[in-house]
Amino acid sequence: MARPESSAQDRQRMRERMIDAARRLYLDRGAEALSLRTLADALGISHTLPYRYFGNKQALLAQLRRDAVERFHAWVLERDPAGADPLTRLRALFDAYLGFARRHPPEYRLIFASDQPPPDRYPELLAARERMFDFAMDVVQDCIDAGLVQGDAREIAHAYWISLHGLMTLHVAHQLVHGCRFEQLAPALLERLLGPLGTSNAGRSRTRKAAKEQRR
Amino acid sequence: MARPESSAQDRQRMRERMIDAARRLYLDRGAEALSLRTLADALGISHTLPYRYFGNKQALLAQLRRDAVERFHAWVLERDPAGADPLTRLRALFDAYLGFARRHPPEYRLIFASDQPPPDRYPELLAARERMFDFAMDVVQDCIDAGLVQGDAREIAHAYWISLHGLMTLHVAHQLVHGCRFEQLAPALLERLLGPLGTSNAGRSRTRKAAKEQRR
DNA sequence: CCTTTTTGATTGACACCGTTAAGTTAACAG
DNA sequence: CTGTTAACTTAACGGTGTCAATCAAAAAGG
Repeated sequence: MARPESSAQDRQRMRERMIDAARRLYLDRGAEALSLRTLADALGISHTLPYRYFGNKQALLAQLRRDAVERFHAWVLERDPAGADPLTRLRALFDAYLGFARRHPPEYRLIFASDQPPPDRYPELLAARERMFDFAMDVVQDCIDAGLVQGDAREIAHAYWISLHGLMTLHVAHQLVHGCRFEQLAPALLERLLGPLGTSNAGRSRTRKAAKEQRR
Repeated sequence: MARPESSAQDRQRMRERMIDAARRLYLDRGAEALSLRTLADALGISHTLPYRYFGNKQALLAQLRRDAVERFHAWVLERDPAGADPLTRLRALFDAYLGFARRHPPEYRLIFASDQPPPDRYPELLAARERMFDFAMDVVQDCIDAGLVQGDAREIAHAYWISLHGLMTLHVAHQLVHGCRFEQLAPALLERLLGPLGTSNAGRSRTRKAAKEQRR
C-alpha cells in the first residue's frame, strides 16, 4: 500500500517548515529580508517551491499573520484570571494586550501592517481575529453583567480596543516621539479606561447577581 | 551675468515637479505604483534623476510625509475656532483629526506607515510633526487653564492623541472588521473623551480666569 | 577666445524581487 | 511497459533600488 496520507503528511511537514523559516527570517532579519527566494535558500530548496505551497507571497504573509494572531490570543488567554471578578479580568486583559505589543513589536506590526490586503480576502485570518475579539467581548460582557458599565458589549469592546491599539501601534512603529514613552503613557491610559469603573461603581459591584438576573 | 539663482530656481522647480508627480502617483495608483522609475517615466526623465535629487527612495518618501503632515496641520488649523471657549476648541480639534483620516485615508496611511524608518532619521519630518503636536498641546493647555482638566498638557494631549489615532489607523488600514464601522465608533469615542469635561465641569467653566491666574 | 573644471543628466549595469511557463524526475495505475 | 499525475527544478520575464561610468553643456580661468 502506498499510504496516501504519508504524502499528505510530508506536504504538511514541508509547509510547516516553510512557515517556521519565514517566521524566523522575519523576526531575525526584518520584514525586508523575508522574500520567497531567501526563504527558499534558507531551506535549500528551489526559489519557486514556496510559491507552489502558498500561491503567492501575500498568502504566505496571511498565514504568518494568522499564526501571530493565534499566539497573541494564547498570550492573552494565559494571562486571564478566569473566575476572578470582572474588573480584575478586564484589567488583566488590558495588561495582556499592552504586554504583548510591548514585548513583541514585530509580531504586532505584522498583524496590523497597514499595507496588507483587505481582511475579507483571507477568511481564516479574519476568523482567527474574530475568535480573539470574541474573547474580549466576553470579558466586557462580564463587566456589563456586573453593572460596572452599561451599553453594548461589542461597542464597548471596540472602544477599549481602539484606545489600546492607538498606543500599541504608535509604540510598535517607533512613532512615539514627542517626548513621551510607552511606559509613561500605559498606566495613564489604563487608569483613564479603568478608573471610572473602579471608583464610581465600586459600591455597586455587589449588585452583580441582580444585573445578571435582569439580563435574562 | 550668469544668474546663479536661476539654476537654483530650476533645481527647486524640478524638485517640486518630482514631489508633485510622486504624490499624484501615490494617491492615484497606490503605494505599490510609486517607484523612482515610474516617477521618472511620468516626468519623461531618466530613471536615476530622482535619485540625484533625493538620495534614495526613503528620503523622497520622507519628503512626501512631511508635506502630508503639513497639509494635515493646515486642515486642523482651518477648522480651529480660535477665540472660542476651550471645550469647543478641543471638540473641533478632535473632529478635525477624525475628519482628516476619514476623508484622506491614503495621506494618513502615508504619514503613519508602520514600515517607515525611525523618525529621528529625518529631522524635518520630525519637526513638522512636532509643530502640529505643539498646536494640540496649546489647545489642551487652554482646557487646563480653564480648569476643565488637570495634569500635564503634554501627557494629556498624548492620551487624547493615542485614542484618536487608534480609531484612525484601524479605519485607514481597513482593519475595522468586527462588525463596527468608523461612523459608529467615532461619536462614542468623542463622547468618552469629551464627556467627562463637558458634564462634570460645565459649572466650573466660569472659573476659567481664576485658573489662569493661579497658573502664574 | 580657447581651455579647463564643474555640474546636470543619461546610459548601462548589478543584484535583487515576485511571478509564470516549461521541463525534469519519480511514483503510481492500468 | 505505458500513461498519468504530482512534486520539484530550471529558465525566463518584467520590474525595482542603487551605483559607477559617461556625456553634454554651462561656468570659470587664463
